[in-house]
Amino acid sequence: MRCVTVAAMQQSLFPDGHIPSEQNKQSGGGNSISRQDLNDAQYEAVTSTEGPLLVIAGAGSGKTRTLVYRVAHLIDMGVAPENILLLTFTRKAAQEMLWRAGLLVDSSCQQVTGGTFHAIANMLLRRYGHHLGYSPNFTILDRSDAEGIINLLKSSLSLSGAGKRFPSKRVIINMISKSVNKSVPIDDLLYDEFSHLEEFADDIFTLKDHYKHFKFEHGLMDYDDLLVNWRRVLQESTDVRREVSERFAYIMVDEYQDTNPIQAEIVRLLAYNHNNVMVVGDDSQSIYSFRGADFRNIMDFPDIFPDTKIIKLEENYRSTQPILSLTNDIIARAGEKFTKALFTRVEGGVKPIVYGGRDASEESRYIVSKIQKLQEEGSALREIAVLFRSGFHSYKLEIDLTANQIPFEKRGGLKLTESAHTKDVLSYFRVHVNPDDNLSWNRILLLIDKIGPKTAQKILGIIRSADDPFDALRDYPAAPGWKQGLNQLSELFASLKDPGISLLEQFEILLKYYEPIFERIYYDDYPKRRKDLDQLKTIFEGYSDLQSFVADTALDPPEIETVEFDESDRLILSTVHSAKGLEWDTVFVINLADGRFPLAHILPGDEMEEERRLLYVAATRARHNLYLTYPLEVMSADRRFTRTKLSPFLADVTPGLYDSTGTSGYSFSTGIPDSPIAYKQRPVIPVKKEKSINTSLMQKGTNVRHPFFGEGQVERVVSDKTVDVMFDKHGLKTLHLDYARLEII
DNA sequence: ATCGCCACCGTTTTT
DNA sequence: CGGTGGCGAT
Repeated sequence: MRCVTVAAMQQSLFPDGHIPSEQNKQSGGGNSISRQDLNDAQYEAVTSTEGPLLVIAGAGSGKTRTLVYRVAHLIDMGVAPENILLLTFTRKAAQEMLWRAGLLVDSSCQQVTGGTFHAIANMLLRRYGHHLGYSPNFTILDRSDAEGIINLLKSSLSLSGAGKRFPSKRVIINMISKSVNKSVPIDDLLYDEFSHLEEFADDIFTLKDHYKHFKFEHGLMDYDDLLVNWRRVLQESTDVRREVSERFAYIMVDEYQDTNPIQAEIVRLLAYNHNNVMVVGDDSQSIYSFRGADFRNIMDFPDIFPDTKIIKLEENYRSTQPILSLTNDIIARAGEKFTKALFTRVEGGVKPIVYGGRDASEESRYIVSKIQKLQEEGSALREIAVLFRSGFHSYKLEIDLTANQIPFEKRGGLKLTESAHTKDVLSYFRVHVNPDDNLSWNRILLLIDKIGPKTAQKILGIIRSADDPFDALRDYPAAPGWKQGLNQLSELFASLKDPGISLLEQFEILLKYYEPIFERIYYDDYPKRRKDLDQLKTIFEGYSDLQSFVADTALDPPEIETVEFDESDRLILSTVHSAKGLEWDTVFVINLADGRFPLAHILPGDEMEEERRLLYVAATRARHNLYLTYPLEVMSADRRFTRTKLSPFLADVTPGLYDSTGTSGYSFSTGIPDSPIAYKQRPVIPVKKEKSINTSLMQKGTNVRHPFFGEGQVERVVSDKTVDVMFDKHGLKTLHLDYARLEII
């Protein structure tokens, strides 16, 4: 049996173990970086057991391999695997890295700890969160929890003062819903909506405080809280900081350009004892700014960790020269960046092909026929990928692929823990483990027929004030319509409490109760959903106590061990974001029409720059064949067809770097001068010129006042119009002076 | 007042 | 597909 470390396996965080022998390690095959790929100084830096290290590398240049190489090397030097912490972008990436490093170890489960920042935060906060007063039973919110939160909030939110005037309760509820769904901090939303209403600033603070306390009291954390609280624990408890820093003597971070300032701070705090940090990243592949990622973290790294050794990798091992020439040309037109001219020794290759179809159907047909041709030529489907900007861009293609019996796997869909039925099952267990989990109570009460939000609220009110919630549930004066449903729920918990039954029996008992509900609620598609429940059961079987099962599934379920390498030969459909770090022989990037990629509502400036990098990431996934396709007609929101043209990113490219093809009769190569803007008109941003000032009057330390954030000091002048300000009450904000009414005081 | 069902609309990206 | 709003039933 093989073990892979994933952060979710909480019980193995601090295992006793031994160092794996050389023979336990598998070679990463042709993917291993070799001594020859690095010059002497680079090799020395990568294999040194000391000091901070920054690897800046282009797409396909082996940055992850370099990181893995160092992990393997450290272990060879006698560093115990459990003293190494790998922070990666997705958990899958962590597993893949460990696999490559040969750190899959037989039965002993000697492990390198690895995972996402959030997964590690989840794990460590449950262990150390009591330093901030957090119970180890906290719940992590995802977008499907908004409804439940609001139901809880409605009963607790009295909104005295704030609610009677503007903003209305309705507006507030909507805003909190948006905050949870989009994972946007409530501060930012309040600021966006109400910064013009200075007289309500106090009300908004009250509301914000209320929401913060509400989350704390209910043990709820959204994704941001997870990081913020984890940083606080490290900042405020020297004991924890020392213990963790000693435990993780080597810290590795992949895709560092996608970290946000909080994550960068966490890295610094984690390494407080030793500075043994290696980060790897590429500023040209920074595509997560919407989530707060800032590629300046890479630039700032050497300042935060003095004596950083910097390694620049400029050779590309992935793509042929024609593909590289095109991708280099695309990224060369970007604004701020480290300049890296990538070159390759991979010889030959064909030029990328740009295809314009009449509409989405024709585009889709072209792709299907190309895929069929590639198959005939002997390509495996798993070596082909279709990438797109947004999830729904592939709908048409999915239909055509199904019709042509081409199997495919769509990446970036709903995760197991996000699907409603999985959340249902987990909620019963959560309540069983922690009767104070009101969010889960709310959920399972709503599942009973004839109980809606209002009734659930009433029952919850009684349960919460009772000494024993389960007794209160049993004795609740139910109305005839749902009396039986409530009794059955009560009986369920009574049976689960029986100390004589095993964990697996508990699962069976629960399923027996849940089954009828399941079939009633998901009557149209429950056979499909049942597979997820089976999968959940398999995961459940790997646990010896309910507590760790609940903790581990709070964020993401541990993956079921697959004994064999995945043999299924399927085409990959993926958003560009989910394709990060992966590569295929043939890549199709579809829907490259103006308004689809970049999306219609993207504004010129930083957003547009990120779209460009996104295309760069997409196109650099290809090893040998790159197809860029677009429709000349798209269906807009009002279901009308409108003509469009090639994405400006491709229209700009130096001529000759790709071959054009497409439907005859359409002059796609010359562009369509008279085509109207297809979908939304770009909003005109009102610029308040009269009050705008510029940064020439400011420097670090200048005292400023903002109508919403209050007083603060300038932290950094970023450009002539933007400035970072540390506000006394609201922390660090980046402000644009054309929009923010900042006063110097 | 509350619940459940049906029809309709618009889709960024994700830990 | 998921969130929302209207409407009939209880």
